[in-house]
Amino acid sequence: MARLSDLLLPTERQPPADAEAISHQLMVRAGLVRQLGAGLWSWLPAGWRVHQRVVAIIREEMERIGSQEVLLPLLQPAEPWRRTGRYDAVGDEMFRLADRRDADMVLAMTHEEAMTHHVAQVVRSYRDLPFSLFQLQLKERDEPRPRAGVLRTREFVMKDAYSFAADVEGLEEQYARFREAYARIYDRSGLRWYEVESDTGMMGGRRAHEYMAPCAAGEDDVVLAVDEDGATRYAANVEVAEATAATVPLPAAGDGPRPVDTPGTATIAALAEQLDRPAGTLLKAFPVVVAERMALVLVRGDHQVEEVKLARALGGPVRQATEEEIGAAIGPAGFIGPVDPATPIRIVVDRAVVESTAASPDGGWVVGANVVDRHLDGVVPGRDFEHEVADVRRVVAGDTVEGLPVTIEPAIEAGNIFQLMTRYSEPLGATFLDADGEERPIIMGSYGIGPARIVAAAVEQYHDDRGISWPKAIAPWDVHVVALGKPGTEEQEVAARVATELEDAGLRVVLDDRAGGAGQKLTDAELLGCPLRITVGRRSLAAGTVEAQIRRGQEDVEGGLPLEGVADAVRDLWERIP
RNA sequence: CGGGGAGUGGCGCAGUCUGGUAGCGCACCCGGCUGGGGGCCGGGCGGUCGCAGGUUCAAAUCCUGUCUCCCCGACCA
Repeated sequence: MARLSDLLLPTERQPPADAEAISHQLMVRAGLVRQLGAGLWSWLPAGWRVHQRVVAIIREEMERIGSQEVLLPLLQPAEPWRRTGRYDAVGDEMFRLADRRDADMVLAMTHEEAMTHHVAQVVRSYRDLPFSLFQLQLKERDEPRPRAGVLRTREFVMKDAYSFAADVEGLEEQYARFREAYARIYDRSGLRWYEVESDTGMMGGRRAHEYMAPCAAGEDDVVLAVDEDGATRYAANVEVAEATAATVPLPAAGDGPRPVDTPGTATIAALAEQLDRPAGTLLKAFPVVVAERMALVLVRGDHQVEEVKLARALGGPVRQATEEEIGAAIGPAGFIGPVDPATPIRIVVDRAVVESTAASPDGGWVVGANVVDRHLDGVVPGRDFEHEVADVRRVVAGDTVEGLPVTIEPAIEAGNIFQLMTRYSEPLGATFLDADGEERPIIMGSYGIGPARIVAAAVEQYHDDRGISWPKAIAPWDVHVVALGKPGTEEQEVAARVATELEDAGLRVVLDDRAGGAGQKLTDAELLGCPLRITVGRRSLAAGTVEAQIRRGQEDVEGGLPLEGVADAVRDLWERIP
């Protein structure tokens, strides 16, 4: 049993001045973690217990689906990273160093290369497949901006798993199993979470899902559609989300584009005001460069380009065009449009624009005229300029999916899964002979979880103005026994006895046997946030009872619990709480 | 990388503009009282003011350089 009289639990009354996120403040105040440098955090005893409980859940669920635990080096030769092309591709985010013989080394930011390397050496035949490996190992990333305590750090423990299959069906099967395991992990951790479709990003591959825990400190935005029964019907990262926008009624187009003078109105807001028209009836021109080619993207004035969707639609990394490029290829910045650009360019019109055009058969839009201080009114896509159509806008709250309006919530990405396909097996020569004796690359998947993010997300989701209230599956202790009075008193003796009984009944117990005052002990208990608090003081002792409080909601058990048989009563209470 | 802010005792801060022997609250140590929501009295410990250089009779304070940390944005397998 842990006793606060000798536990290193440095609680603080005030949060560190630079802590912004609630989880950052509370985790430091509760004595769970301490900072060593930017994005570098040490876990103190109570915090590490929480982390280890999350890890234990993850390990159990990995083993349940037959994944095998391994441990690979964090320090690695650069060679395999060169072979997959990531040595050059990832840039400054990877820590690089040289050993004493001046060989290039890296600190692993993930372990695809190393895992695939070993599997390439070992797997010969389709009979060896499928299988999966996982590890709990540090990852090192030179994040441009570490922040929010333990949420975005430069060094962190990750559970990373890799699946190896002979074909896509095998991958799909493994992928499905991991999805189930992930659902169990997040459910068991007690988090509110969503599985969302996500961008495959630089990992390449086919499908990807992210596991998002909604909370204020979230760095990502999640689009959600919930039906009348409260069931989630749609969940996607805003980077890839697709939804239907309400159409805007358009004014009549007329026979062709009409020039309008618009002095000094280089922004949509200024233009909407000057023309006295809703921004949604104007077209925003977004000039980009894809694969060294200029393209002009048009979205409704009240919409925004989502660059991740755009990159997917255009088939490659996208950057905004510079003012010089815009001037040379299209027209004066601020007044560019799809009609008569300086040079012929690719024009991409967002789907919502097409939908509104279709809904107002005679309607036209306002676009830049490619002349300073001038726009064109009554412009009709297709009639007045040629274009492609793609969904490239960012979904906004109120758009609909299956008729249901969507909301957008910030969320922490607590895990992700990818279908890697042959992104790593091919360059690293991880092949096998199939039943026909043909050599084929192994089909891979990768599956990551950051335990520290589960911890921080739990704090974000479950706290009140007094402190943390842990989900019981990951609390540092199940029961916090507060012994009022100073050491040597009856309450202290009884508290110690109760604590022992609870522990014998299978509960994890921390006993506050310190000499401090009641205020300090109760405040610390609330800060630390164990699901149950048993308070032993003179007041109730006289009645032969101890006090019990459920941390979440600070709900007191009426009349306390009888001292006689207290362990059974606490166990019953324990079963009832979330 | 762009913008903003901050480094003074364990935590939170004042002092810097206008140079003159470094202060407050909490925490900590000793003694006593108190003992159900951070209580009270008395006595203490602890800081080369991030670092380096410069100006000056004198630098936390002015100047130069540098390191570190935080926030917003960019970025983020």
